[in-house]
Amino acid sequence: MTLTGSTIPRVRFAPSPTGYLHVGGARTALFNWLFARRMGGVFVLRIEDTDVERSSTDMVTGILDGLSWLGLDWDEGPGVGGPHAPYFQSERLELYRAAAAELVAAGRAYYDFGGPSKRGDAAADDDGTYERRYDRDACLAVSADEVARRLAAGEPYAIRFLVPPGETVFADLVHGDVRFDNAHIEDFVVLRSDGYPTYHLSVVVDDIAMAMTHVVRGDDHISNTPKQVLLYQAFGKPVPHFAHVPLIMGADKKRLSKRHGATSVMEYERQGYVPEAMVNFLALLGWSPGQDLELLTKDELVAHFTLEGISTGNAVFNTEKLDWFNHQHLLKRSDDDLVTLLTPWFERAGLWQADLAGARRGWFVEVLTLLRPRARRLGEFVDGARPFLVAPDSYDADGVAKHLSAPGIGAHLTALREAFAGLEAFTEGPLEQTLRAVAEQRGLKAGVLIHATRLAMTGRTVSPGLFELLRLLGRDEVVARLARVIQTR
RNA sequence: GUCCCCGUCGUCCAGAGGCCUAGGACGUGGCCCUUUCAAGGCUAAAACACGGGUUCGAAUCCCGUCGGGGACGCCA
Repeated sequence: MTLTGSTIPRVRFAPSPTGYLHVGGARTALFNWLFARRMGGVFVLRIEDTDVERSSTDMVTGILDGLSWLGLDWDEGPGVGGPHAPYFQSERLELYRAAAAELVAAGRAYYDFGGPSKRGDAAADDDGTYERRYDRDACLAVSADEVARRLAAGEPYAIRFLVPPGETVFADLVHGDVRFDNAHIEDFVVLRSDGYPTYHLSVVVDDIAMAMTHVVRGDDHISNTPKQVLLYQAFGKPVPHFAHVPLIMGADKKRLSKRHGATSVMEYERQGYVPEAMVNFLALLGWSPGQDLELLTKDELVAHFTLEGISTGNAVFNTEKLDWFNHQHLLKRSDDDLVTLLTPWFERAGLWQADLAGARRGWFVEVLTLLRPRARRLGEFVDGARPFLVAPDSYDADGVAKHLSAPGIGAHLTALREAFAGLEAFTEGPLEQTLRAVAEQRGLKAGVLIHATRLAMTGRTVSPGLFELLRLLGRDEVVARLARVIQTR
């Protein structure tokens, strides 16, 4: 017995290309993807570009790039095609027009010649009465002949769905039963006067045509859902399962927006986050594997994912935690991966040298290894590696005051320089023994020389362990940097 | 304003009537390690919004209040 088409879960991510892929959309896409992968289902990507005014192909590209960066591959959709192509709604307009006509023919929708009214034309009154922007009675009073005449005359019209009386209920996989009194639902437009469908119509027509079994989307769509359920019923089609996931909020619990910092996922790439960290973090924002599991690979997320594990309340985006995830996942990257990942970062900083991937590769990897426990984002590797690649061009003022200003420090460092110059094995052990011996001979605490030397080597007061640093710098460079500081004392 | 959703540590989650003196993670404080900064180890503070029920027993069920969010477009 093999699975038939109808038993294979089919889900979709259906972004509108009116902006870049933001973290909220990315998480919705992720949940859909995880569900499809977990269930052996199909993940469809569909572009909802029926708002010609605001949609752009650049945005489509941006969204595709974002998904690709996160590693969320789609089984059907732009670039890969599929049995239900095309996957751009702007190329499926005839379908929606036919569907709208079907509704009218069935008496489930009617023509509205009233002309467009935009949001705000008629807001709700303070006393709670809601003034409709359209006149259902007037529209319905127009006779069939009259409608035909006006259509023939080329009068612009919109088509509105005739909301029946009663109650609309749907079982949400994360919220349970959600019910709406149809009296609170107005006769929404399904086909605009420009011939384009509205969201409600196109989404339902396509979800039916593309055989979606589950609709996983943001909470903000809950109040849209009864309208769509009504449409499924009017078309005589089965209603898919819905799962409305809570929204992601900023630190002030307000909806995430520009003023909370980065909202585009690609912006996180620019800030030095790796995709697997972003995926791990996003997955745990509003979902739980049901155990105290935190650090998960994409495969592990797939293995644990269930729609039932999605939480009901909104979640606040916490950058500190994202940083921690990034640090953890950076630790898990192989040396090869890390070098590949970092190469463009060093290039941009003007610090890249070809032999870092060749003759000095082993050395470079050692530098990166010292930096790993200290780096949360990729850029920190560049900053941390700088002193290993170029001599300091300035010295931290506070550090100089603290570690290079004591009388006699020049002589102390000269003694150290000479000892280092004569060292046979320029490795951690001998390096440390030598420094401590010099300190003792001169009646100094080792820390005095250590701090002064760190400053001489890096220009900074913080760095990885001094002796590893010295070893990797090499005798010539160490002696030269020491000499340069001594000159100024 | 109307409708809908939600309400456990600062934040993200666990908890599906007794296992809870409420657990984990991030963050924060302290201690240890230590040449600085990290990392690591140990440790501490930190929450069931409030009020009524139901029940032998409620963080878990019901109602209300308050609070937060979302939707009310010829946007998606």
